[in-house]
Amino acid sequence: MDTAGKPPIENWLQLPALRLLTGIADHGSLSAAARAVGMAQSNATRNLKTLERRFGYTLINRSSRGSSLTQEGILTVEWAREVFEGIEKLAAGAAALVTPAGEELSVCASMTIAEYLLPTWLGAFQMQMPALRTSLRIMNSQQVIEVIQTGSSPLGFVETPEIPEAIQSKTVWTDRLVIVTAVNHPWAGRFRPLTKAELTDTPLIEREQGSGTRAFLDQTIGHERSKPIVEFNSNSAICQSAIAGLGPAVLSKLAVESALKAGRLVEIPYEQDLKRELKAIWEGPEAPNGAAGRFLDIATGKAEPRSYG
Amino acid sequence: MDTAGKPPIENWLQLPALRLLTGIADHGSLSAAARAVGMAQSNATRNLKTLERRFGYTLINRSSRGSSLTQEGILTVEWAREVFEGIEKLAAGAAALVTPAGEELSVCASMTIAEYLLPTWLGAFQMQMPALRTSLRIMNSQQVIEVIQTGSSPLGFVETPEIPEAIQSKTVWTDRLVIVTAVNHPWAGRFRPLTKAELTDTPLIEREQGSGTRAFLDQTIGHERSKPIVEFNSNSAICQSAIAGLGPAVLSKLAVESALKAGRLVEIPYEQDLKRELKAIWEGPEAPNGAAGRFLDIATGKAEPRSYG
DNA sequence: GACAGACATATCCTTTTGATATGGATACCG
DNA sequence: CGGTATCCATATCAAAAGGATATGTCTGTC
Repeated sequence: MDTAGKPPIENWLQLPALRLLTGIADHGSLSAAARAVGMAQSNATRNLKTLERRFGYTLINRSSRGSSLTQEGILTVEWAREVFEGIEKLAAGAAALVTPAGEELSVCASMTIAEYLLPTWLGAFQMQMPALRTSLRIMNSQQVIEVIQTGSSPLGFVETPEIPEAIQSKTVWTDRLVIVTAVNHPWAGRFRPLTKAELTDTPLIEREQGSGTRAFLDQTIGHERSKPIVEFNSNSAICQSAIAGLGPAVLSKLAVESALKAGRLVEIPYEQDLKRELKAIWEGPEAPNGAAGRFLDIATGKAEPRSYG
Repeated sequence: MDTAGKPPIENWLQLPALRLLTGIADHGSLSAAARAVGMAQSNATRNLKTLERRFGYTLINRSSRGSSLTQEGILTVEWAREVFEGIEKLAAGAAALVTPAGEELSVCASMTIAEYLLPTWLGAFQMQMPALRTSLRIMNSQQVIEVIQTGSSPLGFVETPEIPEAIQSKTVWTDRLVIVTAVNHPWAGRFRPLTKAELTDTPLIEREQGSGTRAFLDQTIGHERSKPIVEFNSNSAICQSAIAGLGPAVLSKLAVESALKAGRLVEIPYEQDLKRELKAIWEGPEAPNGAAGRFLDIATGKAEPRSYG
């Protein structure tokens, strides 16, 4: 019987131990997994044992000629893989954020795109061209356009609908702004779409001035509307507040997707489809060549002209 | 200048430090974040500093009256949040897997559902009813049906189309089997849908006999087809092999979604829509009541009759 | 029956972490 | 202005965790 209460998982979960576990799934034995992650077999045994003790169930069936996962182990491995997917995106993004120093490809992007789409692309790109250092500069859509115009970056990603003539663009994602509230909000569960009047009459939790999301909202439902309840400069701060019941928010579907899935937020139907195109932009008549071209392929190829929801 | 090469991120990334970072985003200061995660402020300073050193860029602007995230910090926080989402799913799943001991709700499910859908539901359920211990038993669809029939579990989730008359069911997800290959496979990039003949003539990487996926495949495209290249009892083992180029595989869209997004696998069009319903099942004329009922609400409510792709 | 591969255990030493104390900087308040 | 609170940085020491190495047991193989 545990006497311990419930220490939060992130206080004891060791990523190397988790990796070891997925390694066992991939290589069929504890030793092989240990070799794969560069850990001494004896320490691997120790790590895995504490992992099992902390999870509270047996992960692998040990035998003197290899180890196989238990049913629980298989499940745990699958869940662990999702964790590592997140971590790899984080790693890919972080690697691109380090202060540029002779990198071969520099892309710039606005926040929403950098948050939700770029890490995947960066990961895929890194896999295709492992030798290439890619750097990511983050700025608002207007600044991205300027950077592209001055030619100091070959490829940019923006969420603004207005793109100068001289600049080429291609849609990489069809995003939607959605209205969300906490599950206990009066709007939650309504079937009749919200009208523009209702929306403009209600104070919202909003992104700051200058953000692409805010600009799009200003443009589509107009400037003359209630003052925001509060403004934040990050999507997830808004999510948190909305979940906490501070009020309704209008956010990119990309930003609220997971909260919707987890049932922490509810999407409110709206009379209008707040669609917006997220675009790759570059200068000049030709499609970008070389590394930038490959990157563009990944961004457009993966995102197919398919909307997220 | 780093002399160090490239230690894999999971070898140095500390989850407490990451949590600290998201805490700064949420609470506005390093101290507050440290308090929130139960860490001494001094250690928080130390942890965050090593985190910054390892990422290679500055995460927060320190000031003597609070700290705010840098642009890079904001992005990093967002990416970190996705990591924690994965971890929370892992934690929710793991908590339900510990050997049942007087739990209040026991659900049983087949693999695919347990892998991809249940953790989210468990997380949401746990949030609604924090006091309730939920346990999860994992078995194949046939066994789930038996358990429901004998009444030893009030709620089950299956992927089998055949459900006995006496048992009530409700679709919680519309899944699709998709044919996938590595990006360099001859099938990759073809527009003309694969025909049934082509598919049955080609050896595949398959799930083991008795799995829901295999049964569905046997049923829809028939038993008379090429022997599998190899069989695995886990979806991701198949994914890995397919990515490695061992051959084509037919898997739940749920299982390959992320590999597709990351461009590691390609979906091959097929002449037939391999749709299958994932269903919640229970016994008796009435919908389950109490905890099981709430759980069912979550599973059906969140999954809306909407397909994943 | 020697051998190899796989897992467990024990030990030692280094590194990391937790806890505590302290100091400088800035803002607020009477 | 002095008192006080908040925030962040640094230093220090004991405790815990982690890496390295050696050795033992079991079990198939040749």
